[in-house]
Amino acid sequence: MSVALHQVTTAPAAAAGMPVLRPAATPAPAANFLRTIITDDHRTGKYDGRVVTRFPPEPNGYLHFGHAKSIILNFGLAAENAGTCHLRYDDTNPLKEDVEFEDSIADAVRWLGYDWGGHRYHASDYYADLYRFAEWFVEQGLAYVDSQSPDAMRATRGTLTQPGRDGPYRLRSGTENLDLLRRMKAGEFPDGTHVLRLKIDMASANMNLRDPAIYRIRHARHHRTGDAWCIYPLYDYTHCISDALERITHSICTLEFQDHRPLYDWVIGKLADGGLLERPLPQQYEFARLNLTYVVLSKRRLIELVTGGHVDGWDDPRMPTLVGARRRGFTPEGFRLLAERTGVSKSDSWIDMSILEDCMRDDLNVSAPRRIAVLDPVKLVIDNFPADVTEDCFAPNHPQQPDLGKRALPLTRELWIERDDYAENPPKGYFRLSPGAEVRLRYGYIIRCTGAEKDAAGNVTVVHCTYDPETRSGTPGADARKVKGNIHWLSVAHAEPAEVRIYDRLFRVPFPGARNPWGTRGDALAVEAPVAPEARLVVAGDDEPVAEDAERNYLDDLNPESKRVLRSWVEPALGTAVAEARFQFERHGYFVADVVDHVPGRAVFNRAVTLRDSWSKAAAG
RNA sequence: UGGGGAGUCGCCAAGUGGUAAGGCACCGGAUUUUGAUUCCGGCAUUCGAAGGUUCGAUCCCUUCCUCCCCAGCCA
Repeated sequence: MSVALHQVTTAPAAAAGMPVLRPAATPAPAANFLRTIITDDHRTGKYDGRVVTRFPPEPNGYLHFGHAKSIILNFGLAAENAGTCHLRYDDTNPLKEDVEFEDSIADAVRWLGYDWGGHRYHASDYYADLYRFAEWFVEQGLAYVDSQSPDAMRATRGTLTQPGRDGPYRLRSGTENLDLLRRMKAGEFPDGTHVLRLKIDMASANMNLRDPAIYRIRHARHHRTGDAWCIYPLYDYTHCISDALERITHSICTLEFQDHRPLYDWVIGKLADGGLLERPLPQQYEFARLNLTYVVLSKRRLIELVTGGHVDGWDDPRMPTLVGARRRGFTPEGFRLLAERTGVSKSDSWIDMSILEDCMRDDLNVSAPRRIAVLDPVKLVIDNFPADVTEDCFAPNHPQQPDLGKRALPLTRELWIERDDYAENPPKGYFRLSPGAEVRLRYGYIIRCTGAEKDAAGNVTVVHCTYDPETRSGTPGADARKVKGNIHWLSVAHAEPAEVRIYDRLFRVPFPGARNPWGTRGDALAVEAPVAPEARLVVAGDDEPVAEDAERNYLDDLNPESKRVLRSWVEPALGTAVAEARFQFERHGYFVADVVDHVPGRAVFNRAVTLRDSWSKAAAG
């Protein structure tokens, strides 16, 4: 009698190398301010019903969990409105960018389940237009070449409370400006000698309007345009024009750009007035970025974790990068669940890591086939079970989805069970194995523990028991006797060895590096208060240098037990699992066959997340 | 002390003049051969504070408090 072990793999899923059972329940879209805006725009006909968004990363690093929110927002909003979302690389700084990053960004977007449908662009695609418009601004008397040093510019810019002053070059003639700009472009000047500035208002209360620089000289090779240019446009000037050229309708970015919106509108407004850009113009909207406890998301620190050897690379399963998440066994659907659960608003908020973990559990619970693995093994001998008999027990691939079938689990006299499923002196409420106690071998018989052998050091080496032949699972009347305990097992003769990597949170505190890393309350495992004042430092923008003197060293908050490697036993069916296949190891959690190291003959699984565990929680409390 | 934002249950988050949605967490209880899942029930007389307008205010007005962002030739 044999049962197919891999009934779980469906055809389309097999193509993706991943057993997919059934899509996780996606919650109904909840109201949020962006959906409201789009609904209003549809009503007023502002964009003729079009919805065009864009995800605009700078190709200067790996995408992290925070980017997932932005990707899901932009692509999701477009999808639910039958619109399109462009993938646009904001590559205006040749010093920091590279194609290697472009590829990994595209992979991450695709992995999350989105398709830009041919709309893959680069800000550098618009260099010619951008420059043409720059000359136009000069001709209009709306831009000038400033030849002050950066320090001098800073001095005339004023402060948050004091207005800036007009610099000495602000009144340069139009012809001189045009001549200078052309010579900047022609490469006649070294880096830093001149800059093209918009002429707006040096006294504006909004710093962004104090004649922002829009072109700087950079004699650097660009990863796409090579040496064609030696002047490069800056973000504020480039982004809004790129949006307009692509006919973006809703340009969604994070909160710190709120102050830039007047500039965004100014630039494309002038251009549209001059007939160089088509209306209706795109509109910028800002949302609160994702802040997650127990991780760091700033690029500087992520780089430090990798280069400092604190993790095994950008795709280390503990890293909050999307490549890390994938290798960890997290799922795109889980991220989508997180986005929908936490919503989008304009208020700064902290999402506890447990929310993300719950989302992954919720998705994996429906999508992951069940399997048996004995992670920390100790031998169990059924003394009254014949040594020469192998009996098949049948385990469902998914208890809630019986149509997924069952597989055979060979039962023999000698088994592996979990070390912590036996206790010589069981704590109160323990209903596993202990001398004299009865327990069911999952999918098999009820056994009674008769004792255990120990080595000289007092460690249990073999647990002994007897089984009751009348209690075989699935036979009539076998379930008459109820036992509370239920443990999983593997036949010593049939189990296959596997390396199992147990991953936990990278940091042991909610706010790594904060003076009060636990938040405002000492007991705040669930982060009672929004933010400890010191923890705000963590929020600082992606590349924002944080105030070193105000923070503790976040590296001191690294969790020393974030990775443990176990030599375990897994059921035969797992030996042939394909890389990246995700499973629930019953009573343990969700695991994924490691995409890098898992090969035939050498099984390697990573733990994505544990099962919820009200027992150890209660026992600990 | 200038400008721009935000403050609704432990964490998120709707609602915006008609008497506080929802999710997560949590607490009960049921089912369960995963201490899982699932199910059922409970969970804000109150919306940062104080005044005011109104028959009626989370929503309008005033004042105040707290927090976030802004002084790159980064994005």
